[in-house]
Amino acid sequence: MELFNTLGGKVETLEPAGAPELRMYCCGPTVYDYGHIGNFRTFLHVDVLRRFMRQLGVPVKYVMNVTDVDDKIIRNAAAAGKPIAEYTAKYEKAFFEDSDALGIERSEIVAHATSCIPDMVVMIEKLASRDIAYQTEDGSWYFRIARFPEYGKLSRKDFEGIEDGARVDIDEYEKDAARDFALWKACKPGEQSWTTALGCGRPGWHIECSAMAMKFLGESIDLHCGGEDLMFPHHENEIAQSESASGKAFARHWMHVRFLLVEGRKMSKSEGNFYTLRDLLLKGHRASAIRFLLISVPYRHQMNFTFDSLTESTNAIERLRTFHQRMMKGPWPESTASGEASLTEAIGEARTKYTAALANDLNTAEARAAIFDMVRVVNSAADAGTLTKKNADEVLEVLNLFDGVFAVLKDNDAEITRAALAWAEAEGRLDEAAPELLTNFALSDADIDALVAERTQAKKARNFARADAIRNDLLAKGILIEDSKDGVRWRRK
RNA sequence: GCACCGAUGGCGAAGUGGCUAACGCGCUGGUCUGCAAAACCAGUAUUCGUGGGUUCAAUUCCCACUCGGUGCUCCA
Repeated sequence: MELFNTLGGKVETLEPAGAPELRMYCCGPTVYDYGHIGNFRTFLHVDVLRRFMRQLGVPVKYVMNVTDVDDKIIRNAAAAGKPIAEYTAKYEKAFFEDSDALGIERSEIVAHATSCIPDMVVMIEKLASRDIAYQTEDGSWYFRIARFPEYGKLSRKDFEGIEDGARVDIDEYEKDAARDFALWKACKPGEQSWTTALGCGRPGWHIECSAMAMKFLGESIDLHCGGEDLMFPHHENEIAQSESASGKAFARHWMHVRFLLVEGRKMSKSEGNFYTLRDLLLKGHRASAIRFLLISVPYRHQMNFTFDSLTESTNAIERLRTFHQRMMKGPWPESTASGEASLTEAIGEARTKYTAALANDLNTAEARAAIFDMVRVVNSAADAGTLTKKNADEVLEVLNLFDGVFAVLKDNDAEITRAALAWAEAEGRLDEAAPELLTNFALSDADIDALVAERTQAKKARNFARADAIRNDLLAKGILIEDSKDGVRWRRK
């Protein structure tokens, strides 16, 4: 597996060192609100990487943190009049529901900042004992960047032109140098705090990742991931703290996922193009299509999220699922006079291309293309009657491989959308749901089955007017009927 | 303002110093169907933001410009 390493700026082999499993850490969510699709693009690509590593036979131990105390949480919880634990519990639950909906596998360990405070304190004390951390008059602790000469090695920034004290935050006037960052924030009245050897206060943001990564994975880890924005200062600060404390390299490999645009513009609330997963589900988009779209553009490219491309993804997945069903259903002849060997070759080629593409810095676009090449060739052979049982089995193997990473073939979409509707109802936000979605889901599966059966009867009686009326009526409600030689099937659009 | 990244067909998007510029969606025509849908077949960029340069050869390398993005401050 070759993966671009931000540290050093080139593609390098990703592999475990000093342990049988790949030890990876990802900066997880700050649970102060619902996650937006940009957040999930990062976690989705990390999921793709993890799934693929396992496919290559590399066991993975993945730790993701949940930041459950920080400035925004304190502010929002106060505004909501709730204790922070109650406030964050709601959004953490939502985050994992959304992750599940998007097919993101849970990490082996979920580390909460508030349950690892003693580990952070120990680390800060260690830094303080060597005067790398210092306390200011208000009781806060800061990291002395002057003591870490390699500062900036990840983001390759030139700090020469940045003068100390040039942009001093009003809160931070006591720092020795402008770039020194907070390890521990002194307690303030009304804010959640912990009384520790460092005094009363709460952890700074950067220290939590260092402490938790090292606690669960050891002082040197194989891979550290996050969104591109975290590169500086967050990851730079993590390196400074961790390496100063341990004297060892912190993470060997750093992966950063680029931001996405929405309709060609930066996603922001003021642009009106800011979307959470739930917003999209309520608009009638499918979870699987969102997953597929967000991972179809390789992680190092800026991707443009558009509603047209979401429709594209929906249709593309439908084609893959139809194909998958077709392969499983058969029946396929045991053998044919010719063609079997060349199909075997084409299928094998798809498999090789798929694996090579992902192994090449996670080129999901090329991996996807290899699968569609196979779909076309195999569908064509199936129509011509030259696809054998052996070929179909080979195809299913490749599809399983593909789906082990892409995870879009199993259709849980209706269930997920139903859950989103239930959530919207509970939150009093059902008015945000698309009207078509409501009419669609107002019909139960049994209702639809009954109408479909009635249409089949009408067709038998050659009453096409009635049959078409039922079909059109269902179509208007977002339900599509398809006739085939083996009967009728329907699906929600 | 300074630094960095990107610009490929109707849309999304891969890729390469030189064979016919992947793949998906869409669209058009055909096969199938009572009609559709699904599936398949065929067609759909002499061309890779603009202008220059290097080279036998550039979409691919270099420079400038335009536009978009990111960092410099909390942010996936």
